[in-house]
Amino acid sequence: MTEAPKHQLSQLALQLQESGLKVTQQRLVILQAIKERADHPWVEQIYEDIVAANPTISLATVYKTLETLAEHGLIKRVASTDGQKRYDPKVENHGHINCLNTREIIDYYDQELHALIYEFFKKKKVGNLKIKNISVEINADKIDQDRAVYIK
Amino acid sequence: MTEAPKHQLSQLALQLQESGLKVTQQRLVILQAIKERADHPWVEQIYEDIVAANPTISLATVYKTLETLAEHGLIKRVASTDGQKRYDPKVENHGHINCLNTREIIDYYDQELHALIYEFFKKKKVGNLKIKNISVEINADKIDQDRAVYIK
DNA sequence: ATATTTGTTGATAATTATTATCAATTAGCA
DNA sequence: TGCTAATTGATAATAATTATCAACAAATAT
Repeated sequence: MTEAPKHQLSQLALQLQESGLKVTQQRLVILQAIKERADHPWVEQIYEDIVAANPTISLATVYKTLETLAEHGLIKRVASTDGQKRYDPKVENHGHINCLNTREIIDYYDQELHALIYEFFKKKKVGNLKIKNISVEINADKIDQDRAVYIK
Repeated sequence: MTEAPKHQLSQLALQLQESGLKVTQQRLVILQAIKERADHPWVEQIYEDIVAANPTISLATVYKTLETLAEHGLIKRVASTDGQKRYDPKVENHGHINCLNTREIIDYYDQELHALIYEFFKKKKVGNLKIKNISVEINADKIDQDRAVYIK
């Protein structure tokens, strides 16, 4: 397995350790790969990111590892309409813009909106439910597929 | 194909027609089946709902038809974290509570919250995006899997 | 009404996505 | 170091989805 520079990995190794996970090369490589992305990859994409530098890594390991990382809160599973498992490297609470015509999922976070919604739910009574997070999901079509999207 | 009573189907037939879709027995049966549900089924579930009364219907037809109905706005695709295509019979804007430990997706709608969010986005500048709907998604674990959930 | 056209369906093969299996390997620890 | 239990890689099995295409049925023209 290809060794990445110690100073880059130690932070990730620490995160694994703190989550009670064994620190393996595969986990480090996969965790690093997904954390480097700014999007919401599916399993195959992470596999392709790493397979050249780590040719012996197994696709099954990528499947299992991403699921393990999500279970331990180092990454998140993200809801998608395309019927494929997708993961989110950002664990902080944030919303998504789901482009229905492309398969893009774009992060969206607004402090004011967040406060508004949390204030709203603070007043609510919730039964039989342990809320993990609340997010605003925007479904939309991207008009020009080559141009970027913004909300400001 | 089993014929359903005319007075029950005419409304659905009309909906198909207005969407520019040919009115076929299969589409009527599938549309009726999903509209009768209060949850967010995946394809196989709809197939099982109808196969007894319609033994010659093909699973592939159910796949294609649900996708067609969603494309034409008669039902919706719903984002899920379980990596499977799921559909929503309710097309009106509403939010979801995603139970991460069970696979349930529970509808959630609050008029006041809805107004709050739409008011918020009315003030925003949105570029390169045609917003279809905005929904609040709550991720949670159901504490007692057999008991119902409430937010009030 | 009947024929024609065009889109839809059913059966099933092909493909893609995901999970299971299990022997070999490796991390963490005595 | 050596032991133990968890992880990994290779691959088989399964599940989910899509593609293919001849037969069929709905809408439209005749």
